[in-house]
Amino acid sequence: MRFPKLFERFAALTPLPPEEWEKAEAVAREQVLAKRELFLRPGDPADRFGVVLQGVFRAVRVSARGGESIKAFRAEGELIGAYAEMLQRLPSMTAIEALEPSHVLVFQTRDLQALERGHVCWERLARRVAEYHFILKERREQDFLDLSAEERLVKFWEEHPHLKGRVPQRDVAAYLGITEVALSRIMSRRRKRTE
Amino acid sequence: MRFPKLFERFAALTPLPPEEWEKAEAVAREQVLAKRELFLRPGDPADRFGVVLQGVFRAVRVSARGGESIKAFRAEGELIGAYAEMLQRLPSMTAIEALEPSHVLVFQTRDLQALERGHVCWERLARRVAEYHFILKERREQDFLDLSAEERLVKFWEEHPHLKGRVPQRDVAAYLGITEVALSRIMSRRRKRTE
DNA sequence: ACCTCGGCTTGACCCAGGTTAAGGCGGAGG
DNA sequence: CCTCCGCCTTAACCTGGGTCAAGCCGAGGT
Repeated sequence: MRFPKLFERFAALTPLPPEEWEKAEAVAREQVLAKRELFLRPGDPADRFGVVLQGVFRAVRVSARGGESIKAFRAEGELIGAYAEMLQRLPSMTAIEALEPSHVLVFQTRDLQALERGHVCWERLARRVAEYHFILKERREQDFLDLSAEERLVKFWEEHPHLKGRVPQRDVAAYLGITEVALSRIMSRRRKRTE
Repeated sequence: MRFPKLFERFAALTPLPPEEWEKAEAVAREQVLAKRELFLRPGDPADRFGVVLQGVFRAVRVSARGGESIKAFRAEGELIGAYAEMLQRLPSMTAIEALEPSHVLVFQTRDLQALERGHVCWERLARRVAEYHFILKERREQDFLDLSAEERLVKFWEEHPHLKGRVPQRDVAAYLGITEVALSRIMSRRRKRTE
């Protein structure tokens, strides 16, 4: 077993026999990415995903009229991929970009589907993963409905302290749904208020 | 089989043996709700969910400082319940309220878990359901990131034409993340623009 | 040491939406 | 028939964030 930590992480979600995990490791390959390199680009088929071994990624959606918005940041131990598009068998509408020199353990969807046929644990794990990501999205929905931009900012740093210093401000703004200008103003406002 | 239409609906997501469906029907019970009646109230254990047979519901979250926001509307054939809380085994933070005289087919989570132990189809169905709801939430996230309130409104009616005349304006506003005053203004603005 | 460039800040101006408060309007009940 | 109530609209005023444009600052490259 090359990645016991990852095994632990997933086995915490649902019982996962070590020998099944080894089969998954066997079909995975490692990929190294430079800063700014794309793990996935818009238009690519969404037939692969990865687990971040080292580094930070941003999932960017380029909207029709060119606005960039950020769906998520993903750091060590987290999954990257165009999940929604994969489920719908659509080409990716998302770019997934390394914000640091990173490496990733890459799986082909096809290979995982083969494993699913061999053992139910994969079905269960896929369910848990879907449920987990649902909960994340629902929290985010709640944030947009109830919270001001400033409150979203505070909450963001409370929930993602490990991203401090690793993601540029403008990307945080694009994640919060505001411009970098507005974010800068919010920050200076708070600075004044507390000094 | 009492509810062949529902069976069709779920069987479309994943192969579902009719005899398994009959087992589910056997543990379900029907519930009738008056207009304004709550299927679930905040603080209730999230140990049950339902399928709407007739009527429309709104899932309301009352935030810390008393603001009501609406997570979703649910009409015939759709699921109601505090899904996120159920997954996390938390008490419901959501109220689910009938907007019309409605009836619902109610399941206890516990009973469904028992069925899961009997046949993998339920695991698979649960996965599909989780994935489907994930996609819904991700679309909504995208809407908040890319679209103005007015664009969200237009998209809302495109995607939910069957709710026309069945949900009060103020609730649509609370779903879009704006006040009913703002919604009214947006509508009169468009009226002027196109006349 | 200098220049450049990317990323952050600041200012001026505008507009969408929030807030508060005052109507309007239609349906249910006296 | 009138009244009351729920729901929607309108108006006046305020504020947060968008947009555009001009700096600023620090890290690399030459």
